[in-house]
Amino acid sequence: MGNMKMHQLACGFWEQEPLLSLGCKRLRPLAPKLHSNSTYTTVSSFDLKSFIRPDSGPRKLGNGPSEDNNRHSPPVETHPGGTRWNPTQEQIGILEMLYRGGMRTPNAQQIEQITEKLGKYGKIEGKNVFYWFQNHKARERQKQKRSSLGLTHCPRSSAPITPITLDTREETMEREEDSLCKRKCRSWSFEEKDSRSSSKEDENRTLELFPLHPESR
Amino acid sequence: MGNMKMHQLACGFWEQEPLLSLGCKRLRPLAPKLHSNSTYTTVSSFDLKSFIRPDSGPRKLGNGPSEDNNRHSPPVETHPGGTRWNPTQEQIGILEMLYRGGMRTPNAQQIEQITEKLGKYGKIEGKNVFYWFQNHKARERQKQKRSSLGLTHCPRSSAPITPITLDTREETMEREEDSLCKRKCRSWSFEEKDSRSSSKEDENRTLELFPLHPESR
DNA sequence: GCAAATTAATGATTTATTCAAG
DNA sequence: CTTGAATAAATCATTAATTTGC
Repeated sequence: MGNMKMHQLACGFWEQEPLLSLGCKRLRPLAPKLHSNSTYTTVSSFDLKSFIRPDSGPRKLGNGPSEDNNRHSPPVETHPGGTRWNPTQEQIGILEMLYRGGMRTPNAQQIEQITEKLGKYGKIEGKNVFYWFQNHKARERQKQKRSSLGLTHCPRSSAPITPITLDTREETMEREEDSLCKRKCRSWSFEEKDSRSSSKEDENRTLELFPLHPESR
Repeated sequence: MGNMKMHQLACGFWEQEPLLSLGCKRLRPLAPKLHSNSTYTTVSSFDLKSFIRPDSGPRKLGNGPSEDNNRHSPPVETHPGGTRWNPTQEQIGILEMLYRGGMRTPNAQQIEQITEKLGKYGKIEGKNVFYWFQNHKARERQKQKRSSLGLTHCPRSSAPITPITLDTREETMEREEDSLCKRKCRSWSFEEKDSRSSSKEDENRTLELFPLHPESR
């Protein structure tokens, strides 16, 4: 399988060892930026060449133009790290519980702990937890917005009214607490790691961060 | 200051131990997936108690429901000893070079390497690199947009016009390559770490991720 | 009953906005 | 004012439900 697809890929910088200007000239069909005239002051001794280049340039991109038939047949195989997180009932239950409990943007520690716990019910990573909260929050919000718009339809008692039954606040006032938690400081943790070996155990709470090419496919 | 503020705060979930079963009742409004393979039905032994709870009732405010919950409630006080990254000239030079080289959204490996390299010119973390590219990209874009708008304003006077000469593509078509790089897979890496001690060495390429409560407040 | 085709959810990324440090 | 940092909104992409034709 020759992977001749490695066209752009961070654009040459990681590939070209010696040349740095023309190397990526034709790599991309579009946007052939020429920075030649730009005289960026040489960053002294910054040898880009020493950067290791992502040898696996695979990126399936271009998604096989010819093959679309294999819909279900593919050995779903599910090699580690290929598919997206598919939460189990228990995991979702816990997450929703936490959400209802008021959690909106868990911090590092919390994510770590949640991940660790949820890991007992299925494979999961910190980013999944992180994303889940972001998505859930956003979607609850838009759901609510949509419904409020729908309610606007019947101006009957639309206004400020709504003496606010305590019941509703759970779904309607959710926003509040969010603003409370805002502007926190996010800290990042990064560690090189091969996604393959990610299936070790809960002990290892190292998840991957940053984009890393799939390299599988 | 009694920390009576911890009203919601992850809201008790980090405190209450036993209850947890009924919570997951309404798991999903739609599409209730039933994972047959999942034998566990009840969240069984999810002992939240083992979660450490954020002792610091962090979150500023407390006041909760009052006024303008404008988007970002601020009081995120300055983190203790946490100043923001202040890039050196060399660092910026390299980053800009990479940017001009076509890099827009470096992946994990790339960020790691860049960080490592830039670390030689001053303290830096992976997230700084990540953010730098995001911000630079966004700001170049809006700068360009502004300028194009400005040109539209007085098409007659100032601007040298130059109706789309190939030269402009450098600034105008920038977007293209981005689309090429799109839809990558991002991987996350997380490692518990105290931000205080972050000032160790360049050796340590561990950056923090995820929100971590200030805990100093 | 069953898969292929379609649709609905939702996980994962990117972009736009915002806040505040310097 | 510039720009690092953070979050929310918009978007893409993949999986599960659901429908449909046999």
